Amino acid sequence: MQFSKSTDYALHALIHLAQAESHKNIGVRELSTILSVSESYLSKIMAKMRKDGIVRAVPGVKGGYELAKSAENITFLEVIQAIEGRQQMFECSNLNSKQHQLLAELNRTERSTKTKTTDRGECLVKKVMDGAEQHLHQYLREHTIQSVLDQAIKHCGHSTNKK
Amino acid sequence: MQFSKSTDYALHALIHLAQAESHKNIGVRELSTILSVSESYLSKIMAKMRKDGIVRAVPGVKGGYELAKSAENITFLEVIQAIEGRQQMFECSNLNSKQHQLLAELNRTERSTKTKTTDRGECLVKKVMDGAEQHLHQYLREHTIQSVLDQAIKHCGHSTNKK
DNA sequence: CCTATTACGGACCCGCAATATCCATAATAA
DNA sequence: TTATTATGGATATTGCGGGTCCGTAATAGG
Ligand code: SF4
Ligand code: SF4
Repeated sequence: MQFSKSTDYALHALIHLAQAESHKNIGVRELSTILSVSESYLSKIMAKMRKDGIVRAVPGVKGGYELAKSAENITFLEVIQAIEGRQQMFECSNLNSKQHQLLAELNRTERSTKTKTTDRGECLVKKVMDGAEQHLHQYLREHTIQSVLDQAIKHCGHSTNKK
Repeated sequence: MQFSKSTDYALHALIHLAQAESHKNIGVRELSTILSVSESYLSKIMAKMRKDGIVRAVPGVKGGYELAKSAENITFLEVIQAIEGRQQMFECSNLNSKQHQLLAELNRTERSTKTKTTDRGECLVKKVMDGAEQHLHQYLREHTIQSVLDQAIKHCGHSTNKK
């Protein structure tokens, strides 16, 4: 139950991209040195984000990466999902155990005639866990790269600014 | 970013213990058959929960497991933590990168004279992720084994009850 | 006391995914 | 044309989740 280091790198890379001037590509070289991580590895991470439309890449000399959209439109959730994938936190692993038969059955009785859409026979345990995931996602959706940048700037508020 | 299967098993085992009669020990044998999982493996899982005071075990003939406290006092959170451990979801992995120096520094400036307690120099990124974890924990704290049992009973409401 | 039953804990194995590196190729600016 | 840069595939390495086995201890019942 932990986020991978790749997610860590991804977030940091995005922050660095965000506080750079727009339309100025930043190479993996520069990113890797400032993050203390190898270029090769970081490439794979950036590739994932590119496929999910978070960053844009241009090859060739003077090429590099830039944000594919404004920083306030990049949520923590989509970054995490781009890196970690989109599988659910809780996957039922004993769908054919006696336990599941019982729990799923009595959950099906009440809505037997009403909802027949996507009735996969899930029990209350899964409901709770899925709820947890939804809450987490909601929180992560509300926080963007820009939001941490704002708070950082507000905190220092006077110097140490690039542009 | 997924819960382990062990957590799945643990929750199901607890539910089975909860709906059994009190002071009636249930052996790993019975639990393993109903959950479709090997005895050896389930033993390890039960052992973890025993160490965290969730279940109580008695060896010997007619021994087995029972809940160490009432079902409404067993939250999802403590079960998960008993199995998965208590490490944080987001562990800073580049505390000595240039990036960290910058972000942590300007976060320290404002409260430089005020708070000197446990100032580990954490940045906003970590703040957000820790916040996410807290939200998740809060949600999981509000759901107990009893709560899913209640809903299950309410749903069927007539038959299929053991005692 | 003896025995069957049960939990306990350590040692062990396996497979896979996270981590990380290297290289060959394509694309692009100058 | 050349130097630079991203891209993608192939390939180690490592740790950990998942799973089994077995010897030991404790207990109830005879
Ligand atoms: S639906 Fe419920 S009982 Fe069935 S496998 Fe999932 S958590 Fe377990
Ligand atoms: S404190 Fe912030 S900048 Fe430092 S390693 Fe953690 S997330 Fe990264």
